[in-house]
Amino acid sequence: MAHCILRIALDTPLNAVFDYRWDCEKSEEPRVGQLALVPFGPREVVGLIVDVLEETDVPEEKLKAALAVRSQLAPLSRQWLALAGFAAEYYQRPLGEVALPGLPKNLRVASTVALDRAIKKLAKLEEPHDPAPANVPQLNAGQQEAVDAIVGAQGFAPFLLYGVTGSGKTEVYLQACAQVLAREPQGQVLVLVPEINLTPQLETNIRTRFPGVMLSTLHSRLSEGERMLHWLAAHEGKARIVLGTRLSILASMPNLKMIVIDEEHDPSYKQQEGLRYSARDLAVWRAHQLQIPVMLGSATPSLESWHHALKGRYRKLELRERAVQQAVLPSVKLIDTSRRRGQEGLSEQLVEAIKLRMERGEQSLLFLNRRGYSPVITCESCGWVSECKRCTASMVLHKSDYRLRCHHCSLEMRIPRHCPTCGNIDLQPLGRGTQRIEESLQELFPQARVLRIDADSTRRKGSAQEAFDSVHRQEVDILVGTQMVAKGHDFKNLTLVGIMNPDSSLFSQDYRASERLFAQLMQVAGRAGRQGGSESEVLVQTSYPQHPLFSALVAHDYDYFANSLLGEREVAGLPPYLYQAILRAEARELELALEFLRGARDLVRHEGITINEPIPMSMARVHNMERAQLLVESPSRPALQAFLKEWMLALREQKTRIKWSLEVDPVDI
DNA sequence: ATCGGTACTCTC
DNA sequence: AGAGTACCGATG
Repeated sequence: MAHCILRIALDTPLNAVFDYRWDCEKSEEPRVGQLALVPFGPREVVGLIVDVLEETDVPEEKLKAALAVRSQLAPLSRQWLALAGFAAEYYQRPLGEVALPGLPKNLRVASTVALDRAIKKLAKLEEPHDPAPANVPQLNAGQQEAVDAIVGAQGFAPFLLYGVTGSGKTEVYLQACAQVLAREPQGQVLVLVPEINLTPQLETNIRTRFPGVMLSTLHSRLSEGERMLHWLAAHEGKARIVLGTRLSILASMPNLKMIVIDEEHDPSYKQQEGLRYSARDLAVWRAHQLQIPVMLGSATPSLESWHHALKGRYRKLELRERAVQQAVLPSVKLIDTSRRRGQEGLSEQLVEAIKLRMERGEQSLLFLNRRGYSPVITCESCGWVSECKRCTASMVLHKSDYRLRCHHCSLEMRIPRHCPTCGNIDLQPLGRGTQRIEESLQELFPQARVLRIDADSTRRKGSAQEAFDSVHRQEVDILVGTQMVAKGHDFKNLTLVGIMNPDSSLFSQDYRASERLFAQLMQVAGRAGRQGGSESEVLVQTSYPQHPLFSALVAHDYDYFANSLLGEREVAGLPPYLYQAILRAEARELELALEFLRGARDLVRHEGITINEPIPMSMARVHNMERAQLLVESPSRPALQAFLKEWMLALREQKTRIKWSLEVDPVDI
């Protein structure tokens, strides 16, 4: 046929595909899964061909011709299209918004210079050879059992690899990969990690253990050139191992044979803007689609995965022994701060413990999930507090640059000399952030080398790596940090972890807060005690030492903690026993947002679906926009999905100037 | 006139 | 979403 119609998905919120003419004489017939450059309104964009047809209902005068088809690139596979299609449907977004943003930027521009260059470069790239057998550690019984189970699995097989820090999960991943790759000469493996920058060790490990295999990494810090090359290597099947963050769950891998998700409980697997997908959930779906094994590893599995394991849907593989020689679990001690507060937030016991480490020439880590100097300043005579003008939040004091800063919008201001309401000169910082702890420690230990690692101290590119390196080189005695220090890095000479103030998460409105807190504390506790010999301890400062979360932490008993949380969730009717979605709306006036949500409530009938009252979000105002939300729940996932589909149709038809969005399986409510 | 904010329309 | 456009008021 001389002419055909290309049906194309574009990256636009419009829930539609667009048809274009194509002259088939001038080239091979385009194929589904290929990319095409098309005119769209006043601009030219690259879209994804989802169908090739003979005719269309679109009137002739509207129809435009596609400009080019990227025929130098093999089409994305049917299976990949099905994955994107599933994600689009499940999260209620147009296909183009799912399928296109994950592609390298240079694939989505009019020029093919970057693509052609990458293709050429990849073709010239020597396939690494000489698979010199690196020295492979002997597995213990638990690890061996896990590797055998995964490698011996037939078809779709989800595993929960459960083992504390130091139990040797990484070695299980590596050896399972090795066997799968050896068995499947063309096979590919996908390894997902929460944040690649914080865990450079895994990349190094893989490179040294698989010298004969091409590894592609995919994460946000790559340059556009690298991203194109790495994506292409995966797409062409040349990269046999792909190591990446959540976005790489959408990498094109034609011969995918196994998926590994390290730290599967980590919140960063959930995208928090745009398409709010869960890379972990999509990974399980992808494994099911391809009938391959998927391994979810964690010391503190998400309650969702834990629940699946209890129900027998996932097979739990537990690593009980510690694989690192002589490694012992650190002893966890609770310091009751309800009676004796200590000075500057540091209890006597903690100060003594740090002193001891200083004498022994060992390192200490203080963990505090709050950056800045103090979260608020206040006037003691009239009660004024430093609130952000644009958000329902306080302005955080950053003493280093002498400014107040809102962590939710970018608003900054100088610290007022006197109280803006009553003129009092005596403004006091209230509460403590990492900067203040750093300052106090320096005063207490004038001779100590104190280093702070948080988002503020590591803003410059590469500075986080530098900071971690200096800790490794023993140039730091006391490390103060936020959750950034909790992940990945093993500090060999670190024998004390102090946890400053975990209490705010104990009684939070968000029912997931305690699950997250436990995981975070386990993880940061794991930074100590990896080394044999020295006695390592974790000191937790809390006003609620009786809280069951801490008993479980002291006993290193996640089983007990997870089971009791699950019990509570079941009684209270919360996930994973219930499925949720949230409709959010924002407007200049809170009432407008609420009104929109009330209207949405009654838009379609909903049997078996509970729609709650619209309420202002816990942080009701950000950047001068008032925000509200509507929680939708159902015990049945299919029922919720069916409702959402119908609801979205109705909502999209409404023409409203209110900005709204839907999130399926929300993580913070 | 003209700049700038903003509401509205359209995208095969 | 992004880009063009149409409309309104303030403005030296």
